[in-house]
Amino acid sequence: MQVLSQACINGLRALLYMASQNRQSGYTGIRDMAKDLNISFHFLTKILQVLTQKGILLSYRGPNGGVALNVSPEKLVLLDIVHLFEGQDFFDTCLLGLPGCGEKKPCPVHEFWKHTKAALECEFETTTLAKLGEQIRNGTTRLTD
Amino acid sequence: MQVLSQACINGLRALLYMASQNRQSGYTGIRDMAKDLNISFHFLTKILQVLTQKGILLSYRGPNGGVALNVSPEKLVLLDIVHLFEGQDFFDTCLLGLPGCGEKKPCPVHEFWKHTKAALECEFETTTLAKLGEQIRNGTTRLTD
DNA sequence: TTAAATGAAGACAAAAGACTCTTAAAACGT
DNA sequence: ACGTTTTAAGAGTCTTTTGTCTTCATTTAA
Repeated sequence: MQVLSQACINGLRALLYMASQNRQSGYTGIRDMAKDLNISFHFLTKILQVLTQKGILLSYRGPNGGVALNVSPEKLVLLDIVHLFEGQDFFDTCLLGLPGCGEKKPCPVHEFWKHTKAALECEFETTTLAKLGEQIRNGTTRLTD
Repeated sequence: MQVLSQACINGLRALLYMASQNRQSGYTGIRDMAKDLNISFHFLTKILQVLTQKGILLSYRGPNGGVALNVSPEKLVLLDIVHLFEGQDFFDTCLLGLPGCGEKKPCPVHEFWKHTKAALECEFETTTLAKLGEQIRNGTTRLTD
């Protein structure tokens, strides 16, 4: 069950990586991050560019360059990132892919899928990167296998 | 948020279509079904062949041929179909795609994702095609837009 | 027996997603 | 000023999924 695209997953992992470091200043090198997260450097670069263009990250070229969070991890929730990579209508889908599915014309599984989506969206909306970053920092959870 | 593959969706819709008809005998023509469900005939044929090979459907060639349920819709649950098209490990995934994710080495979102998956799997496991077919028959829900 | 209707099977094509590579541009240190 | 390090950008490749098309096999009904 793959819910998120690889781009979104890698973007999330990169952001969590940075949030878990909570360095007060300086930039995180993409090369190092790619190595730590086991993501191809070029692929990660492309994904981070999206986040930079959207204003989530600041980037800096040249030696000691890299990317840095431009938004406080306390104010960044999973839903923001998911919306950014998957689109604003990410939670506005029918499990059976029917275009007209809704309260008026529900598909056979509309009712329970509605609740599943709502629960997931709520969780994504209330989970900050700071919180998950803290869990990584103290070793409760991890970003790599 | 596309959770199921198009093949699985179309397979489910076809089975629900047949379950909602609950004809006691005879075969449902694939051509008619494809037209009613707005699926290309050839594509639907290919998908139904999988169900036939797995023993879910019986098929019959020639005039008045088609496919028929080989399993009582009361005994067929959504989980069966999903497992068939998406694999047995459909609910055994990490939201961040980490290979080693589990209770021992949880990813940052493991805990709540675990519960989401469990709820979904339970729902899929307890929902029979007969139940959904009945809803379609009495007009509460529908298979097309 | 023959023609028409139907599913079976597989080759083929198109599209999307995932990933790689090359070149350019910027910034630092010397 | 120069060379090194680093991100930026986009073209290009590979794989998987999705969908189409053609040919064959089977069955019915006239």
